[in-house]
Amino acid sequence: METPKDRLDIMTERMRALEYRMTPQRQAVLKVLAESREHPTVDQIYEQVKADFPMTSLATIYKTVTLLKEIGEVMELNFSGGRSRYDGFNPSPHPHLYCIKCEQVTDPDIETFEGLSEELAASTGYEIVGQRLDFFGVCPRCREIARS
Amino acid sequence: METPKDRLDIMTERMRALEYRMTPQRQAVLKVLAESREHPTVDQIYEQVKADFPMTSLATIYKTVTLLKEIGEVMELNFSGGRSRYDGFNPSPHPHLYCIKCEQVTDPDIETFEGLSEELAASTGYEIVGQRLDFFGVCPRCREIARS
DNA sequence: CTTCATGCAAAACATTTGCAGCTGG
DNA sequence: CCAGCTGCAAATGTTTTGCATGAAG
Repeated sequence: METPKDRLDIMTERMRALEYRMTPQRQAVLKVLAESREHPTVDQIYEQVKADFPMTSLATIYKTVTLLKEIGEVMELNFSGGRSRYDGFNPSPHPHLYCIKCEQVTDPDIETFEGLSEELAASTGYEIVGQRLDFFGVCPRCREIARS
Repeated sequence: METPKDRLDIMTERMRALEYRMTPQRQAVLKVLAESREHPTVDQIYEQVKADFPMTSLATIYKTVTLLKEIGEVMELNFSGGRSRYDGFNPSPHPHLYCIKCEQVTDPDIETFEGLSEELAASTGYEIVGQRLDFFGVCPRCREIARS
């Protein structure tokens, strides 16, 4: 299992390899994203980063998160409510369990995709009221356009 | 298979049963939502509604869509990009296929959830770059709070 | 040094809300 | 009638952007 430190090293190395500058602000953001399992909002990242490095602006958090998203080191999760959540610990697609009351996002421990709602309800104590399976890709028309 | 007309009737009847008033604006919104398979944005609904009933404001579209969402006759889909998409034809959870280029949302024709990316790529011509399976529910802590 | 990142404030969006006036039942 | 809608405009909340200054490499 990858540790938070592994993730931080990977992300840092990736930034270096792509020749992005490593500033204290970026280090602080990477650290929060690599260590957090809470799928934080930008605001939550901001609060944590300020603890380490108070002279940081919200705009910088946004810019850094957007950059990391573009290079695939952070995954953005859009739930209802307007604010995006970010996962830097495991930026590859995987199931999420979202609480519609407290908006907590957790990673359920499951492998298969069938009859899962009941299984999840039993193993986590959640009352499951919905689920979501989406695929993201490039449609044939857009692939054609990109080719030309 | 349910037809768009069935859906419109069901939605209309549901509104009546819950004693919501049926205004021309609401009728126009229901019609667009019942007939559209394109998972339209609020703006797209607005444009179509204006064709039928020009004296309609965007705020009314929002209010109607929110109402329908609350009574479960429309499902909201949050993808990245800020604007929500709405499905009034099939408001129950089901897989979606989202194009990250043109933002088109379609309903893939699949039943099982395994090894689907390849199957989908083959059947639709999409280049699949991600997928999403989320569950929505109420966590144990919130269920406890709600109980008291 | 030179280029790129930061911080600030303003702008850009999507969505919600308050309220006076209109209208469906 | 009159409770509940509508439309307008203003407010809200999130994310983005322009630009002068500052720091990384």
